[in-house]
Amino acid sequence: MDASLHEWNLAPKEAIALQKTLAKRLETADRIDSVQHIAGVDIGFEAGGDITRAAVVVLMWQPDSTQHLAVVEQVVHREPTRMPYIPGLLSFREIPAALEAFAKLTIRPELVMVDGQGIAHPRRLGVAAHLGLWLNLPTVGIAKSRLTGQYEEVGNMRGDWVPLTSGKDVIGAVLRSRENVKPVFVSPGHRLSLETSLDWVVRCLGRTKLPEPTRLADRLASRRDQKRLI
DNA sequence: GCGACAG
DNA sequence: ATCTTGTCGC
Repeated sequence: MDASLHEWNLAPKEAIALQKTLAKRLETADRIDSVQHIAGVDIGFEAGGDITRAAVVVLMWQPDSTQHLAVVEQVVHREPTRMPYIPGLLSFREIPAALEAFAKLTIRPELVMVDGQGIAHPRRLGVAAHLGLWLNLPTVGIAKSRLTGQYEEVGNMRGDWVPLTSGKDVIGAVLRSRENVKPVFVSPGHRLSLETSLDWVVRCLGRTKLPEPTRLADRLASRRDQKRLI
């Protein structure tokens, strides 16, 4: 995509119209290269929300090792916050900073995991889907809570999941990533099917609720991590 | 008009 | 998201 054709500081009305247009460009089928590196993305805030902090962690996927994932690069980018949080328009607030962080990366991952929704969004363009279009990379969204969609109760065994639906459409999955813990909401972003999305999320699960790429990015983006470094 | 509402 | 200590439970 061409950055010059895209505005980030749009009024809600324009942003919503743009989402509807961009959603049509999403690829639903798998189009993913052999996975060597997986990136995790998350955004945090400082100074009462005035500063946006984008974190990207890249892990190497090593199927033959006991430790399937190993961190090989991590980047943090800070900048003044440009937009308030508006449900449904999260990507306009978070993606600009995320792109800056990606620009600092030396490795180009084959798969990207984002903290937030993929197509499980009112207009099918959650932050993971929107970022996927920008990066032209396969993306999957892992959210800690629901934005839209209906679902039945999910089993309590790790790996259990139920479809997240919107009318007749399946827009994601509610996945029990850890026993006795609230499930996560997995939805494909760009260039990924739901099945493949779930496969990778489950494969990247450690002992915690969030898959490693997102968990580590979360930690890096958090205010707490910043204190940790001092 | 009344709720719901990723981070 | 963030402000924040201890505390209940697997």
